[in-house]
Amino acid sequence: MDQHHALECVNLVPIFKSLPLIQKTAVADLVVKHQYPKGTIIYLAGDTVGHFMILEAGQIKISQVAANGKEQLLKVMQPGDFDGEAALFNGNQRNVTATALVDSNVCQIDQDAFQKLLSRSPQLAVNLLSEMSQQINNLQADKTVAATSDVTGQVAKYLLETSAALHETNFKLPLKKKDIATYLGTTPETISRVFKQLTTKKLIDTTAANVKIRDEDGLMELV
Amino acid sequence: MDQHHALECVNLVPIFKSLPLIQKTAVADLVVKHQYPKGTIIYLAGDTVGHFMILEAGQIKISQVAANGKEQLLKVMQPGDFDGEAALFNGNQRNVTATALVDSNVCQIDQDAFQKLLSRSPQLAVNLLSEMSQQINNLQADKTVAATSDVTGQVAKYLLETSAALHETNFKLPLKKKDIATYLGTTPETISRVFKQLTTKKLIDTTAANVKIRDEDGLMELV
DNA sequence: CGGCGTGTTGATCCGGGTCAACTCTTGTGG
DNA sequence: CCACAAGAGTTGACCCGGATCAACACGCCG
Repeated sequence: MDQHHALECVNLVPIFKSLPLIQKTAVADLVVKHQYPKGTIIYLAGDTVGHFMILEAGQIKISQVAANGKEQLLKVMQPGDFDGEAALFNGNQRNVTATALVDSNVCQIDQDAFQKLLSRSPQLAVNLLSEMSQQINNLQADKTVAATSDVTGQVAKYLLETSAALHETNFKLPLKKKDIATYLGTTPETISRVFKQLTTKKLIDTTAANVKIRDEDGLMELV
Repeated sequence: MDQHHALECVNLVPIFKSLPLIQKTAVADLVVKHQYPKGTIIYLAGDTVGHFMILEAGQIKISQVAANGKEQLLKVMQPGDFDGEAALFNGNQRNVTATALVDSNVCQIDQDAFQKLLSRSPQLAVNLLSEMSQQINNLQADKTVAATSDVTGQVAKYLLETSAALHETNFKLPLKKKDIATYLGTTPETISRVFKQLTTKKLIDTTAANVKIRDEDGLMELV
């Protein structure tokens, strides 16, 4: 019935987009749409895996809770992002928690159906491998930066990456500073001080949640 | 000619091992063997990607150098481990450096051949996806622990994981303490102090490079 | 207009990095 | 097989980045 809309959802995602139309339609047939109001917990770490999830509209927080109760923000999904791939092949347990930050529409594909699809479409499997490679590279780079540079460097890296992702040097922060702190494993106070310091050094300008990068090379040297 | 040996190499690796014999033989046909003496740099970050690599014998260090010159140890490959998958799909550039820590034998598969193989064998692709999922999960867990607990917690996690990997509660550390420090993003001095403190708390016993875990639960509480 | 979440700023404290001296291993050559 | 050098590990003293605690300044929503 909403075949049409499902295809739109599939087209949002790079790993599906490059597939031949016939395969895209096959994917779209597997899609079930869901809506989650702001604040909904979509799944919890420990849940048995259910499905591969594409975010069509909204924002979803992916996080992990450490043994000591502290929350670690792993990423904030934007429309077109997907999640669930890492859990699909592992012990069938979710290891992260997904929460809708605002009202969100997602397209879900049942895990068994998705796995069958993968076995039939080498192209899709290769696309997914490519995407996961990228994730591994990013996580490794994060690890290196976290271990070798100070908070200023991590904030600089975050600003450069955000700017690159948005294709803007003058942009509105997609996350609250509080969340940036959780993402980088630091505190809001420190974020506030670092922003101030970067502004003093004329590397950025900030007004409320807006940031303008004034000296990209300068920031890169801090990483 | 060394078809026989190549197959042995292929059988070392879980993602290949479960393939039907015919496919394993196909993989083995693509294998080229190399030997690297201790200290050899097998490839450097920035090199164009060449091949997928399986370690048959020896030890290979995978690391990244941060902008400030500090080295981050990402993993130390043991026989049966493989590497190169993450680079194969990304910009064709290695982002890490591989160094032979001791004389090492590796089996290499040319990247083009490997990609073709993947397109033809969905089973292999799925196996590789599974392996990469695991890596992503581990990296995320590392990130969470790094951001939320102190060095003592990280050392505890490292000891528990090492013990689990070796299936022993009484084992010889596979890495020098200096390298454990680089791996965890800390210093040898701190590692030394943490080991001492864990010993005092009767959570472990240590003699030279040997560690005996005395209180697994106690260690888990520190993570 | 009042209240609550977010952000800022200051004061204080502590984990762990750095520097330095020393000891213990390990490996190499005579 | 020993001797000695070079690296690995340990211990202590010191210091600094950033977490914590606390008070205060803004929005924004009901």
